[in-house]
Amino acid sequence: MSKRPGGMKKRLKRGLWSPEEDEKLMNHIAKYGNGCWSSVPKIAGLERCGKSCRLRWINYLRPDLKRGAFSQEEEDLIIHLHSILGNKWSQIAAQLPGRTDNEVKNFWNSFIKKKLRCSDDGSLSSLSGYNNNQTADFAGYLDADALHGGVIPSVSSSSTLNSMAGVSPGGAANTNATTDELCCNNNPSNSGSGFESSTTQSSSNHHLPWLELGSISSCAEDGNAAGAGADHYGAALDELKWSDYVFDGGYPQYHQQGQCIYGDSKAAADAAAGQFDAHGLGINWCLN
DNA sequence: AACTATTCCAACCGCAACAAA
DNA sequence: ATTTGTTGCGGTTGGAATAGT
Repeated sequence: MSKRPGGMKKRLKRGLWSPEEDEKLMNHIAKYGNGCWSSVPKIAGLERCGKSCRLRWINYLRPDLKRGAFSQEEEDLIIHLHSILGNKWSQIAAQLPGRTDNEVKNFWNSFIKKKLRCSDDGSLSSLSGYNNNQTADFAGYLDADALHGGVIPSVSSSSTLNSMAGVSPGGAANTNATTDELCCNNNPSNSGSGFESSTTQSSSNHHLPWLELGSISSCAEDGNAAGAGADHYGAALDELKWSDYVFDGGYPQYHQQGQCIYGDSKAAADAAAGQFDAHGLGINWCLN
């Protein structure tokens, strides 16, 4: 496909990006936008393929990226969306402002590993609520949503952004059981093996109905929890109405929590913001 | 302190879909 | 209609960081 003019094979650099390369790419996008990636390396003076440049921008340099650990709300939403969408990381990430598909995917993979460690025999059985029969689950959950008159999440719709953002800490804080309580984390110090909720916000009490999912419960020290959890899952979904989270005023919270890798470097943010609308996110999470 | 194992994340790869020629 | 080039996505890997012994 990608033949080089003149047949000259230019050795492209691979591996981690240096700060200088990042700067070149940032400068290029600030100047020209992120239109044609194949031409970016040449114009920007980078010895990378366009694909690599694009990935670097999307996964790391975008000014709207929210760095750091996933919040409890994000974690919960990923779990829920994955139960609906399966491994559609880009679609899941689209519901998480400031997060990339790669980030979500990595989170999920480590999450799965934790689940496996939690299960006694290391089998996948405890994951049945998520990975098995996804097609059937998908249809079933959509139907459930429809029956409840809820808003079926559409990946591209702006309302889903709002709905996601509407999962506000305040709105969800009333759920009694926390992930930690459900998941082998009865010891506050979390010194035991097994599931840890997100590494940095374990003290959060912000939880949602779908937390009481089977596989999560399977981590509980109580051996009966796994079986009960499967039932919980369906029940929790019955409780869920997307419309409950739409236009809930949750957006500002995410806005405030948003972090920018460039910190207060408004110049960098200004330079790139407004030139892209990656993943349908027209919001610059950095500018604040 | 040194070594080993594990975890996490950034980046790469291959493929499919789409657009332009 | 076909070919060629580009973009986007999901799976996988490599290696740095961290934890454990």
